[in-house]
Amino acid sequence: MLYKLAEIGAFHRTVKVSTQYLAEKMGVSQQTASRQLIELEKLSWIQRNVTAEGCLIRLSDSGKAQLKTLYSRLKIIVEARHPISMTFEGVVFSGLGEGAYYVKQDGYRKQFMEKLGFDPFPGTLNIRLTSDYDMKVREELESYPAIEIEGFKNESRTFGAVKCYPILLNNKAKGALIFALRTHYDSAVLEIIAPQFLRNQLRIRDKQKVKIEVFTMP
Amino acid sequence: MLYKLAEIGAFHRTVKVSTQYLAEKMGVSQQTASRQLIELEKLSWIQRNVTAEGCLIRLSDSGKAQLKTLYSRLKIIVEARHPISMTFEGVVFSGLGEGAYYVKQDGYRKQFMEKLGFDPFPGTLNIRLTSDYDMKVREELESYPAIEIEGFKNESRTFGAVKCYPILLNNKAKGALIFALRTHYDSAVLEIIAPQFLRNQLRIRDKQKVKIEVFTMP
DNA sequence: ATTACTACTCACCGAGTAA
DNA sequence: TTTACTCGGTGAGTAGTAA
Repeated sequence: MLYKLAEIGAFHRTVKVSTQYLAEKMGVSQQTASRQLIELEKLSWIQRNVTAEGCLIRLSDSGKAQLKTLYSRLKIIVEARHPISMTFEGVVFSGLGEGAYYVKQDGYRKQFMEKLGFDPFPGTLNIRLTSDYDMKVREELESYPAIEIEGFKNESRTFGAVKCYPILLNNKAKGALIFALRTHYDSAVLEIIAPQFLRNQLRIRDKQKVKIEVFTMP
Repeated sequence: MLYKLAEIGAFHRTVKVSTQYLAEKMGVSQQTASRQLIELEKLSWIQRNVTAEGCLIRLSDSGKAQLKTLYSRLKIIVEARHPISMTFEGVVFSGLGEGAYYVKQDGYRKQFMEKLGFDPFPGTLNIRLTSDYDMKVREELESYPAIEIEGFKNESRTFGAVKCYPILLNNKAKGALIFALRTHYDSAVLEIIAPQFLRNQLRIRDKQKVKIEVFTMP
């Protein structure tokens, strides 16, 4: 309805329309059109002046804001080349603690702080994907642009490059999914880092099901 | 609904969702979400596969087209600097026939053909605006970009520049509204030219009410 | 001609529930 | 756990009509 009004010009200017005309445009009765105008006015989405020859209608700022919001959201969806986010489900399990060893390396830590915006808790949360669907999605995810963490050397050895994606765990906790680039782990396993100790923060235990929403880069 | 599905990623990929989850996102019951998915599938706006753990949903090409259409239309409305069209109402009256004299001038005719895409019938349809509202809108219209017809000279005299706007008369007949730039006519009068003789084409007589939809330039 | 009120109806929504 | 059926109540849309 708001959209139809905008379409006939009420977005930019005051337009004079009869409720009958609007009703035809919208495929409803004149009475319904009239009532809807009254409702839009109550929401203060339009300014409305009733005259003998029709209604003078103009979208208010909040009415315009409604359409602009819808427009921006559609723009993100329609114009994006790839999904904005992807959701996984899996169960938590305990690894061998080697994740902690890598995360603690200053060569990685500095880049995490700079590129992810947080100092990771020294340890990773391991998640095993439960369905074929999730594994397929994971493979698809790998083809989308990520935050790149460069490899480095210290006195004793070389550390490989890593890809990260920002994530939201169980719709609450921020963190990042990390993929080691060289070593090819089991594709059913996700490794998560976060500023906090997630097992405490979200009271997660082994074998518990969790939801991971992964955000790709624009 | 289609929009909500797109928002969770079904625009670009197949997503797995439960009807319960969708229902919460949309603020309706699980049953309604389920039924709406079935309806969207019937419209072939989505592809739908029901599994034991939820539905695999992806927008079909026609579903995407729906959102893309809405997006493009909103884009025109939201991003336009000025109204796309303005509508007038007025009554037809007979002028002194001087309109025909000007329209017949080759200096104008050539430009009309080139810039409006039609060879005008030698005569103008005069319309008198009936309400203050229409006259205000007419004044506003003058500030929006128009098709410019240049002035010229022939052996005997000078002809001034003219502004045109494409129009639709009574939602049917194409034509153009013309404004002489120099001479300042009565601002309650509109002069229309068209490829056909409008009085015959639309069976218009003097004192009859007509609707003029004027399109501004982007 | 308008707008918009009061009644009324019917389609849509959701509770219950089966599979 | 899921999805999705039936069914009954309710609110959005419409007809009639006043102003």
